[in-house]
Formats: sequence, C-alpha cells, structure tokens
Amino acid sequence: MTTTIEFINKLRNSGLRPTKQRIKICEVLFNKETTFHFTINDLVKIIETEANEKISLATVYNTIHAFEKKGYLKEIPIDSNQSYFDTNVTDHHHFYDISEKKLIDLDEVDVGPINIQKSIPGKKIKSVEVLVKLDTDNQ
Amino acid sequence: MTTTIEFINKLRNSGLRPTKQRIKICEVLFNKETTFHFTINDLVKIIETEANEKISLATVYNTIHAFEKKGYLKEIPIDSNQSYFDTNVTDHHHFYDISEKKLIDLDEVDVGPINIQKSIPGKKIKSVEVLVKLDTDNQ
DNA sequence: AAATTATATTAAAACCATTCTAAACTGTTG
DNA sequence: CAACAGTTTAGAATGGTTTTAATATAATTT
Repeated sequence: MTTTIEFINKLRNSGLRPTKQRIKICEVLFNKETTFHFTINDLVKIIETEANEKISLATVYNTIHAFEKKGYLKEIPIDSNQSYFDTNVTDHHHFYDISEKKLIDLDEVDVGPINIQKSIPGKKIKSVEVLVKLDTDNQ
Repeated sequence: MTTTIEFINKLRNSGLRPTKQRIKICEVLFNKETTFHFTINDLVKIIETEANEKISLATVYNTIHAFEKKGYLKEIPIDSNQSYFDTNVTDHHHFYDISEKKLIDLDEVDVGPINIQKSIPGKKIKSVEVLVKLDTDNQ
C-alpha cells in the first residue's frame, strides 16, 4: 500500500508535477497487489469505472509515455495494432495468448539465460525480449 | 532465380489464383539473392519503382496476409505502429535498431536454444521469438 | 499572497496504418 | 463460351495514437 503522499514525492523526484490526473494513474497502476498488463483503453476504462473520474485520452497517453520514459512502465513488443504496457519493470518475458489477446508473465527462470553471440559495431544492446505465442491446443 | 512459371505453380498449389498482382509481388519478394525485411509501405514503393506498375494498397495487404497465412512470410513482433514482415521464414530472431528502425537477422546459433520451462493448460506454443533492441553506443 | 512563469490538461481535429465495401474484373471449370 | 467463384480496386471507414491551441494548474518569484 502506497500513500498518495508517496506518489506525490515519487512524481516530484522524477521531475513530473504531481497533478490530480497523474496521481490517479499512479494509484490505479501502482497500488495493486500484483503487477499487470494493460492497454491504454484498459486503463481508461479502469479509471472511469474504479475511480469514476473523467480524464482526457491525451492525458493518459502523455502520462503513460512519461512513466515509460522514467522506467516505471515497460512497453511489450507485440505485433498488434495496439500497445501493451507492463507495470512489472523487472527483467522478464511473456507468453501471448493469441485467441484471448492476453499477456502472461514468464520469469527469467522459465526461459533461462540468453546470450547474444553477435554484435553490431557502434550499437549496444538495450533489451532482450522473448515473446512466446500461445495457441489453443485442439489436439 | 525463380521463373514466373514456378511462381504460378507455387500460387496455384497453395490454392491462390495466380493473378498479375500476386505474381509481381512474388517476384519482388522471392526473387532476391537474400531474404529481407519490409513494411507494406516499403513493398508498395518497391513495386512502383522497380516494376513501375500501379497496384492497389488493398491488394498488397490482401496478398501479404495470404502469403503469411501460407507460411511464405513471417510477421515480426515489434512495438511499432506498423507491421514488419520477413521473407526469411526459417527459425531465427532479430536485432531491432531503434534509431534506424531497421531489423537485422540473428541466426539461431547467435541466440542459442531457448527452453520454455512453463506451460499453460490447454495452450500450446506456436512460436518463440526473441527481439534484441539496439541503441547507439555513445560511450 | 499576489503576480509571473512554466508546465499540464483538455476536447477536438488531424494523422496514418490498416480494414472494409461493393462494384468491376479475371481466372477457372465444365 | 458461359457461368461461377475468387480477386482487384478506389475510396470510405475504422481505430489507435498524436497534435493543436486554448484553458487550467503547479511552481517560482516578487
């Protein structure tokens, strides 16, 4: 359980003004028992339902991108028409359930170490992400 | 070097009528020395330049999706606003150069075997894809 | 605490990749 | 060749995301 004051400090320490909207988004994202995956649309619905507050779509986009830049969120690469975000920013990978369009965490342990045996001059590795696509098993 | 006849046969054998447009796309995609990555926009430009022919955007989308379904192309999962396709359909992974928005192949050997130590009941693994993001190395 | 400045929010419009529509066209089969 | 099913097409529609520019709010200065 994180208090509103703590979110305000976290925002201020990141150089982000603690506005009503950003605090609300912090509460929705970071005051859960577990981490989770969401799309922008999911998030807007949660805010509207759970918090019963109006918030502009543009503000949600701005805030999510700001949080991502600060490292409080990670975008998950999927060949989908919409972006998926993860409140779990530790190193880990994902299952993607194609039929349900849902993500499931894979711990590093579930995948094992990955050592990239190739390098490109002038470039450095920023991230290594494994996406395991799942299909319904109609055997 | 593949002849037009061979493309026609390949299409027919796949249950796809060998139309002028599909043959043209086959030639652009599968008559190269090496495999490559492209977006729909790239492909349209290649056809217009190299082949100097008009082709409807809708046809390009239809054809690419048909080819993907038949296994002649693979879509590469990137958190981008546009889809990337690969004419290399063997098992392999990718570097993604963020600043240049370009993909580079990683052989299976460059990554090593990946064994997923987790399963979801009723689901089976359809694909395992590794995306390694590259940044400019300003050390 | 008021005034000033810098930053954030907003609704609406714009953007852009992709999909849909329905009419015209083409390959296939008998 | 006739008939049918599948394909192409231009343009409209869709939908996620970004931009705009006016308004509002937070921070800083006086």
